[in-house]
Amino acid sequence: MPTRERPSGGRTHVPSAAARRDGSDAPGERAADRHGAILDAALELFATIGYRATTMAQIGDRIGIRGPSLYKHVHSKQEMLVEIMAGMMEELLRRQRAALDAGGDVRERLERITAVHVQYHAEHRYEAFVGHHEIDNLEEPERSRILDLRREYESRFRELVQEGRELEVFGTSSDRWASYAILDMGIGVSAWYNPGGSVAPDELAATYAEFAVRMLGAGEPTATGPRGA
Amino acid sequence: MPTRERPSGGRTHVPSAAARRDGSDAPGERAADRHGAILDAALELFATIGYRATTMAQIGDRIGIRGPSLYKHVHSKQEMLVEIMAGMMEELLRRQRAALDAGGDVRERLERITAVHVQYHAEHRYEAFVGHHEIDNLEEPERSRILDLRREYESRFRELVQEGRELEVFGTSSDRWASYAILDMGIGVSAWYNPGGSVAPDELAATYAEFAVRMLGAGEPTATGPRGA
DNA sequence: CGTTCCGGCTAACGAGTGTTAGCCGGACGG
DNA sequence: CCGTCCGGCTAACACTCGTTAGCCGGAACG
Repeated sequence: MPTRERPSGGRTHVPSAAARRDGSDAPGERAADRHGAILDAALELFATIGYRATTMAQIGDRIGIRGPSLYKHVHSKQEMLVEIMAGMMEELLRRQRAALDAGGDVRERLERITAVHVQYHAEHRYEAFVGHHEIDNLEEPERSRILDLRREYESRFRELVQEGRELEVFGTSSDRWASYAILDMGIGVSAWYNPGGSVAPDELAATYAEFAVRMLGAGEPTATGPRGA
Repeated sequence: MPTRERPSGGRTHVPSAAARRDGSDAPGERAADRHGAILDAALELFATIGYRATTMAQIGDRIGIRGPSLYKHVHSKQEMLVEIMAGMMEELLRRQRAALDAGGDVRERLERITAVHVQYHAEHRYEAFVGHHEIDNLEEPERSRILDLRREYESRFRELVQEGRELEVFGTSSDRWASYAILDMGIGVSAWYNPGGSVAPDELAATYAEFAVRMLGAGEPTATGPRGA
């Protein structure tokens, strides 16, 4: 049913906003955290209708103030995008690094970074969607910086696939294509995943991790018999 | 090297424009085909910088005329998008139908529609990229129509996966996820494929078709022995 | 040779939008 | 009770863009 289009429901938040949660929420929303609320609203709009299509007035509407009033809390629309995208890529890299640091054989590590990849794209589909679709709307110093982070993130997949192929754990014809295929199927999740549904992100992640290893020709849990087809 | 971002080089054309090629090209470009040339220019710009970011003046520049002059050949910017997206989805469905009509067992048919899917996304990556990223910029009667076509296209994958699972040719936990994974890894191709490289689209398509069947747990050419690994 | 019309061009309109300027009420510290 | 400053608001500026209006040269055709 959720045909591949822009994300359309649910709730997520930007890392920087989610970090500081004190407790007060109902009584008029103290004073702090306005910045975080604005980023949340912007994120949701950027994800559902796109950065260029989103107007400052719309962002303001979401938190009950007028467009120009936003400038009391943020410097510009562009800055919001930067904050969202940088936060997203940094969080993604952090999780990937943790998954790799946990050790294990090639196959385990690949399963783990694939699962992390997919789970993030399901749980934080707004950030993920924006992170992948709005890169060209970043102005130039930041655009290249984010692109570098992305390249780093992607290269971890390729290196791992390559390592597995050299060890003959994986039997694939091209490291690059295989790693792109794994990355892209995970990215796709952020476009159709429905948080209201009955599917838990970690369940989806486990399934996709199995897709990945099967795709690489390492279907069975035991790595003892490589005999690559 | 081609990090997942907007497509950035090469040449393709919209179906409607590619159809009528007479022969004359160098000598001043007769009179006809102006419409097709405009659509080509628009397509390239929509794909590389996005529909909203593209201005009529830029499209005009590509063919050496001013923005307002475009209106002697097209009705509106929106109409160009509609023409591009409708042409793309119809062509994709046409190819998919042909692949299915060619018959064969479930596994063969799945390999074939996957290969068609991937090959189109490599050969016509501009149309494909626009087709997947600019849906929300379509105005309403058309948006739903295109979305219906897409749902139809996607459901063919899911039905085939389901058929294979029921026949126990495929061993997958979820038809839906598996078909989405296959679709998404193909869609991703349109974002990074480089036509200037040494990789032929059909070669890529064959590799991805194998990824798909492996992912579904039907790794070997012979359907007799399922034994994974 | 005249007319018609195709396909350019410039000027201009009108709507939309990010951002700035400047005002003002009210909470809070002294 | 007074001043300060936070955080709203409206008005307005400065663009950008899609699109329309109207002009005009020149090719094609009778």
